[in-house]
Amino acid sequence: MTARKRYWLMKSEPDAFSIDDLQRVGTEPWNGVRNYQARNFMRDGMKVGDGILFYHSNTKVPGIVGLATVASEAYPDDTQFDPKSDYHDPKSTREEPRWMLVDVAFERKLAQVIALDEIKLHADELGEGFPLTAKGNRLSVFPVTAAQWKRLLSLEKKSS
DNA sequence: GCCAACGTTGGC
DNA sequence: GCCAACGTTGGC
Repeated sequence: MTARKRYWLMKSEPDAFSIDDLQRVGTEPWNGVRNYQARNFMRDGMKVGDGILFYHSNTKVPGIVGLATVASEAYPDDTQFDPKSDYHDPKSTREEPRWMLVDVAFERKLAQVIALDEIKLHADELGEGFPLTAKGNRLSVFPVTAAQWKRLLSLEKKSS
């Protein structure tokens, strides 16, 4: 039984962890996610080999900057247990960890950023509920359909 | 740096 | 269980 490959988008602030950082280290535990919806996607949805759109948020030109793959099943995020970590969660225990993560492996950088501005031009095709173009746009991990994945990556070739 | 959106917390 | 207060995200 091989499950069909799924697709995801994951946000990171480049000041904290950029696509270049991922390229340098190769594989990175995606720690620091403290949102239940995002956690559930990692814990219940992700399988090794799934495709990831790597998105830079909170930066001059927010947008998709590279591709990565899911490199592990979900496991507890160690930073939740570390009192010295910014991500420490005093209510979490090793017996009942609250926060899970997956490892993310570098695949490639895009030839050019697919800017949020560009993505917004195609909001209609991506669908009403697409989190990047929906009002709010705060969710940092969410699924992308095969059609959305294809449509988004087709924008890479175009010059803005 | 500002602020809208929105998730979480805690008093009641 | 409601909801005001508060904290965080992220575009601009």
